[in-house]
Parts: sequence; structure tokens; C-alpha cells
Amino acid sequence: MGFQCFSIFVTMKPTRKQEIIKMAASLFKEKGYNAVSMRDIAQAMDIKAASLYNHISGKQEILSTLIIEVAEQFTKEMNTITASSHSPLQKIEKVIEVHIDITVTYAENIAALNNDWMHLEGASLKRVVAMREEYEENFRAIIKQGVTEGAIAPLHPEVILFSILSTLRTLYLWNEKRGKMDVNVLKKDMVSVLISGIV
Amino acid sequence: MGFQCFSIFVTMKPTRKQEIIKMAASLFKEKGYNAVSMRDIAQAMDIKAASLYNHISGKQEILSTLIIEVAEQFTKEMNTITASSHSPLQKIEKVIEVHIDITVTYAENIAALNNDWMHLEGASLKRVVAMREEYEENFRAIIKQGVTEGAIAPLHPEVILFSILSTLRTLYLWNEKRGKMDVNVLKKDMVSVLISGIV
DNA sequence: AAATGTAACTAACAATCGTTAGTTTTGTAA
DNA sequence: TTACAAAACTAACGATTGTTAGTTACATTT
Repeated sequence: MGFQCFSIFVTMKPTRKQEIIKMAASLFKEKGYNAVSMRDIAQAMDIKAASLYNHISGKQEILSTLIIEVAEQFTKEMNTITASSHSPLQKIEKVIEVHIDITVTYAENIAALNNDWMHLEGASLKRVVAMREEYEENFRAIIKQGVTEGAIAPLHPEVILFSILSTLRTLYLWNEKRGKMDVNVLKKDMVSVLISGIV
Repeated sequence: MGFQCFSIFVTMKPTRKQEIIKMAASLFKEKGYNAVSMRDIAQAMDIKAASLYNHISGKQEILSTLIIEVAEQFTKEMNTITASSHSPLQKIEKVIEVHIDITVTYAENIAALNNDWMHLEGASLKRVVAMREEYEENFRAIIKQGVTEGAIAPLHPEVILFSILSTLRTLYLWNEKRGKMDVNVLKKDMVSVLISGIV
């Protein structure tokens, strides 16, 4: 797996800016970007709202940092998979594993990406929308290749794409309940359900 | 199918109140509850914000009306399925079909249910959370029964539950792109993907 | 001791929020 | 024509929004 050093949090002491963004992320996940005020974030950090601006340029910076950070992870991993010489089914398997790995570390970022991307502005918005479209296009190409080769059932590729993607994208929602469930067991069952079905 | 008379919109001329709620629903779907102001809703209706209050008691009423309306649909249909004498697999098939049917008519309501339920207040919030838990519990019971009978693969029931439910709940997101795709073809492929997998 | 940088503070701003009160317009029924 | 109800309006309210300006406290470096 191409994963190590997910975040600088793992090894380094986080800066005050990173602490603020992390706290904001957790609030955004619970109530959404627009329902969380700068005063809410400040209170959670036990400081005043104005003090936040010693570390960040504004609310938008928090959101775009959160979203672009995780969007780039997905883009990077998808490009690796696309460039590999695996079979379509093996590639899909990889995609599933990548989503689970990223979700474990970036649950709050994914919540923002899923639910609050439309509140991005300017270049960040364009960039994220473009990355998402490219990601989906890459995934679609893998599926179509699989159908062409006969390795994947001749169903509407769009149905397959969004069935898998919907599940993977909302993984973050029940990742908590997972609790004791081992990541590798989750990967195995997830691959099994999404590829072989439940029968 | 137990569906007819989805909404009084179908046969009757909508009241002004219903027009407002429908317009609000479409704005909520695009930007979320908190990002849409009463002035936004009013402008879309081509009236002033204060005029809205001749028809509704407040912003909360719009949200709770939207969410409870569709939550009750799901509850009703799930109860019918649970009470039926079908096999677990047949019941799951029914659940999938119900989700597709409801999504076609209530896409905006489902967006609110999925994304803005946490902005409900008081009794509405408690009610909706309770309905959702009951729905999931019913679904879980069907899956466990299927696993016990051997009709469903011995995978973690929670993985199966949320794989299917995630897909069904986000159907509303790509229902537009469906476009020309026939509802019955969608049902057929969806059942196939979610039950038999993609191989 | 002086200078610097970090990170907090108080106070306030213009804008926008949901909502209310009171009034006017408009179409329908008596 | 008069009466009534539906549905719009203007004006404003107190609260909250993101943000800025200017200042203070404290630790580290020079």
C-alpha cells in the first residue's frame, strides 16, 4: 500500500493553526459549515473569535484547507491505481481499500468534502469540482473496461459506479460505530459485498 | 406496489403554502438549510420575506414538514415489507424498489432528511431520529434473518446494511443524471448490483 | 536590558439573520 | 356595492454573522 505519513499530525506537534482547523473540522462534521460560527470554533478552542485571525485568514480558509487536503489524497491514490497494471476488478478492490484507509484518518475532511464543497468559493470551488469529476471519470473507465473484458456483469456502468461510490463516500458516517471492528476485516467484507454481492 | 397518491400535488392545485415549501425544498437541496435565508426563499417566489409568514409559521416548519413527510413514507413502506411473508431476499428487493420509487417523487425531501435532519428542533428532531433508528433496526432484522437462513452470505450484517442503505440514501444525488434511464431498468440493475454483486 | 514574535484580548463595524406589527392591495362572495 | 378573506406590502426589531483595529501579556532571542 502506498500509505505512510498520512498527516504531519502523526509525527509532529501540530501548530496552533492546525489545531484550530482540526477543531473546526469536527464541528463542521456535526452541524455543517454554515451552522458553525467563528464564535463556536473559538469557544471550542477556549479563546475569543477574534483570536482565531492570528492564525487563519478566515472561515473560507478552514474549509478549503480541509477539503483540498483530502481531495488531493484521493486524486493521488486514484492516479496510482489507474497507472497500475492490475485487472479492472483488482483496481476496484484497490479503490475500496484506499477509501477505507483515507476514511480512517480523514473522516472529518470527508464530511466537509461530501456536504460542504458547495460553500467553497472561487478557485477552490473550481478545483475541487474538477478533481471530483476526474476521479469519477477514472473510476468509470475502470468499470467500463471490466464490462468490456467480461469480468464485470453487463449492467449499466453508471449504476455500478454510483452504487460503489455512494457506499464508499458515506463510510465516514458509520466509521464510529465500527468501533472494535478491525480495518482489515472491514476491507475484506466490504470488497466482498461490493464485488460479489450478498448472496 | 403500495404506491398511489404520492402527494396531493399530483391531482390537486397546490396551496400557496405548498408552493413555498416546494420552492424552499429545492433551494435547501442545492445549498443546505442554513445557507438558505427566508429572503432567498421569498426572492425565488418573487415576493418579500415577510409575506412568507402569511402562509407558514417559520423556517423550522418548512424543514420539519419536508422531512417528516418523507420519513413517514419510508416508515409506512418498511412496516408493510416487514409484515409481509416474503423471504429476506425478496424483502430487500422490495426495500430497494421502495427507495427508488420514493426518490423519484421526493428527491428534495430526501436531501433534507439526509443533510439537514440535525437542524430540526424539539419534538420533530426526536421523532425523526426515532423513525430512522426504527427503520434501520427493521432492515437489520431482515438481513440477520437472511444470514441465519443461509440465503445471505455470512458477512458482517452491519457492513451489508450500510452498503445497501448508503447507496439507496444517496440515490437522490444522481437521479437527475439518470435522465432517460427508465425507472424499471434502474430497479432491475440496482437490485442486481446490490444483491448479486457486479461480477 | 532591549527587541521580537506569538497568541491572546476588548471593542466595535457593517451586513445579514428570522421574525413581528401594522397596512394595503386584490379577488371573491353576499 | 359592500364585506370579507387571502396575500401581498413597508418598516423595523433584536440577535447573530464574519471580520477588523488596536492593545496587552508572555516567552524567547539578541
